Amino acid sequence: MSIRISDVAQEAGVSPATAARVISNKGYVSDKKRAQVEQAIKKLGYVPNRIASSLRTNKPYFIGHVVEMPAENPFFSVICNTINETAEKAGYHVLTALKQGTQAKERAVIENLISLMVDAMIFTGNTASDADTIDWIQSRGISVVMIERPSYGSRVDAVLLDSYRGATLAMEHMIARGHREIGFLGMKHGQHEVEYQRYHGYRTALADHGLEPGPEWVGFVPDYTVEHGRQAINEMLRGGKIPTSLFITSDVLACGALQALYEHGIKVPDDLSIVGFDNTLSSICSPRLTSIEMQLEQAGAAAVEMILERKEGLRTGVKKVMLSPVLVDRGSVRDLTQSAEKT
Amino acid sequence: MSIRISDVAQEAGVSPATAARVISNKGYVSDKKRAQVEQAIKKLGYVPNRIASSLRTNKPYFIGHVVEMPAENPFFSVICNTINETAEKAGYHVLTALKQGTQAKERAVIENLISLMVDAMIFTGNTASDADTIDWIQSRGISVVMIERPSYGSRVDAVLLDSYRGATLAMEHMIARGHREIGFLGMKHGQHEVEYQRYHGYRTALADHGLEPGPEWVGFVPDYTVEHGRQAINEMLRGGKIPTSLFITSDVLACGALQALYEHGIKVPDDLSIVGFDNTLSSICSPRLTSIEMQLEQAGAAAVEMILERKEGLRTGVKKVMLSPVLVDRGSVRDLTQSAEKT
DNA sequence: TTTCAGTGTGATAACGTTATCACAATCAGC
DNA sequence: GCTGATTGTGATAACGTTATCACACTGAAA
Repeated sequence: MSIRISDVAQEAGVSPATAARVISNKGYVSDKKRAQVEQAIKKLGYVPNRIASSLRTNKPYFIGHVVEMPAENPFFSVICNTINETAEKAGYHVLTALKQGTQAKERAVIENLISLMVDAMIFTGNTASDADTIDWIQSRGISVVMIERPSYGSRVDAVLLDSYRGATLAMEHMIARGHREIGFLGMKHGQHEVEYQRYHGYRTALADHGLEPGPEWVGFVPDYTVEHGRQAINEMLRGGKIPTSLFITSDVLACGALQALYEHGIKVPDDLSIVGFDNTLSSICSPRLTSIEMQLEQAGAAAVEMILERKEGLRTGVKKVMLSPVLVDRGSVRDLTQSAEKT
Repeated sequence: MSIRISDVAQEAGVSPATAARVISNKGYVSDKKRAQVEQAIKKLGYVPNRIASSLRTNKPYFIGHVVEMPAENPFFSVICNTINETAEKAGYHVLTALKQGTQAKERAVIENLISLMVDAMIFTGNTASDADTIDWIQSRGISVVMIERPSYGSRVDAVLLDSYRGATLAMEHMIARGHREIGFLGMKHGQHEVEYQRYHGYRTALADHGLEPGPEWVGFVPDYTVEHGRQAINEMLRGGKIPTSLFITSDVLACGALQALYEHGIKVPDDLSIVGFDNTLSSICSPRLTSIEMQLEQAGAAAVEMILERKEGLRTGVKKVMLSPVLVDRGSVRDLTQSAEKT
C-alpha cells in the first residue's frame, strides 16, 4: 500500500541509505545518484512517512494546543489560526485538542497529546490543570507555554495580554470625550485574575478622575455569552436612569448588549456610547464598536516562537511576554465635549 | 526520557508481551499479573506511545481535515468542532489542516497529511484540488469524504447541505407573511454549484407565485464578508425604493447588511424584513435574524460516521448524505397580512 | 493415561525511518 | 608512492510498539 524509502532506492538503483540522504538533504550524494533518486520519487509518488521518522528521531515536530473553543466566541479561534500558521512555517504541525472544561477531561487531553509525542504544548484560556500536572509535562522534556493563563507563577513560559492596560485605554477614550457616567459590564472575577484586571482598570481610571460609578451601572455575568450580555443590559434598563457610556469587557457580551438596546430603541452612540473588548466581533455587529485589540494574532505567534527558541537551545530560562493592547476607534463613543459646544 | 512498555514490564516483573496484553486488553492475562502491570503503569506514569503503535499497526487513528477558516465566518469552525468531537469519541484524533486557497497549497497540505499516515481525509468547503488528486489519495487506501463540495461526481463519499431547499424555506416564510417584493443578496455563482442553488431556489419560489424581482433588488458579492454585505446594501439603498424583505444567503453578509441599515435608520423588521442563511451569526447580531439552519453539526458528525463505516468494513460503495435545512424563526420577518388587517 | 481445548506466558520479528559505522575511491601535498 | 583529508556508498541497528509464534500448564472428556 505505502511506498517506502527502500522502494525508491530500488527504483533508483541505489541503497536505501543513499535515498535517505537525498530526501533529508544530509551527507554526500553524487549528482548522478541524486538525480536518479529524485526521478524515482516522482515516478512512484513517494511521500515520506513522518510517523516512522518521528519515532526514529524522537522529534515529531508536533505542537499540542489545548483550548476550549465556543462557537459563539471567535476569541480563541483567532489564536488557533495564528498558532497554526506560525508553526507550519517552522515545519511543525499543530495538534489542536479541544477540551471540555473539567480537570479530568483536560488530563485526558494532555495524556492524549503526550502519547502523540508532542515536542511542546500551548495552553490557551482558562484551565483546570494544577501546577503538578504542568510539572509532570515538563519533566518529560515537553516545553509548555501558557497564553492568557497567568496563575502558574514562574515555572512556565507565558504570553500575557495586558487587560489592565486595555481597560485603561477604553476608559481614557471615553473620559477624553467628556463621559463622566460610565457603566461596566464584565465577567465575575473569582479566581480569574484576567477578569479582575479589567474591572480594576475601570475602577482605577474612574477614581483617577474623582468619579464613582452608580452601583446600578455595574454588572457581572457568569460567562461570556451573547445571552448574558443581553440579560444584563435589560436589567440595567429596568433601573431607569442609564449612564452616558458603557465599558464592556468582551465583544460577545457587547453583542448581547446591542440586542437589548436595539429592542429598547436606544441608539449607539447617540443615546449611549460603548467600548467593547478583544476586537473580535466589534466589526461584525451593528453598529460597529470601538474596541480594544488584544493582539491575539501576535500572542499565538509569540507562543510558537518561544517554543522554537527553546528547541533551538537559544534559551533555557523562563520567559514572560506581555503584549500591549491598542484601541481601535470605530466611532461608537459620542463626543460630548463637541455636542456641548453645539448646543 | 520516555517510559517504555518494557520499563513497565520490568517494574511489574513480567515480559513486555504480557504488559502489552494488559494495555491493549487483548489475549489472556492472569488477574495477578494484570494487577501488577496496572500498578506499575500508575507508579511510572506510563503513557503509551501512539506514534510507535501507529507505525506498527498501520492504523494511526488520524483523520485529516482540510478546511479554510476565516476568522469572520464561523460557518466552518462549527463543522470543525463537531468533527473533532465525533472523531474523538471513536478514538480518532483530527489533524486540522488550514489551507490557503491555491491548488498548489492544497496539494502541499494533502501531502503533509499523507505523510502523517491519516486513515481518512475530510474536505470542507471550496477546493482547488482536481479529481486526479482525489483519486491519488484514495489509491493509497485513504478514504475521502467531501462536505459541501458537490462537484466530484460519484467517486467520493459526500455530505451535502440542501441549499435549494434552504432557499425555498426562506422564501416560503416571507411569502406566507405577505411579502411580494423580496430582494436577494448572495455570492456570485461561477462554478459554485452551492451558491447557484441558493439563487435558483429564490427565483423559483418567486416564479411559483408569479413574482419577478426588481433588478435593483438583486445583488451579488464576490465573497462572504461583512464588508461586502454592507457595501451591497448601501448600493441598493442609493437606488431609492427598497423591497419589503430581503433574502441574504449568508449570515456574515446579513451582518454587513444590518450595519448599512442601522446607519440609514432603517428598522428591522419594521421597515425591512430579513431572512439570513446558515444560522451562525444570526443569534449574535442585532436584531437577531430568522435564518436557515443548515445542520452543520450533523454534517460534521455524518462525515466522521461515514469514515468509520468504511473502516469497519460495513460499506464499500460510495454514499451521499443530503441534510435537510430547517428555518429558525427569530421574528425578523414582519407579518404584512396582520398589519394590513390592523390598518 | 492419553487427548484436546482452553488458558497463560515469553521470544521474536516486523512497521519505515535515520544515525552510525565501516569501507572505498579520489585527490592534494609532501 | 605515501599520508591524510574529503567525498561517496552501503550495511546495520535502533526508535516503541504489537502480531505471531512457540511452548507451557490446567482440567475435563475419552
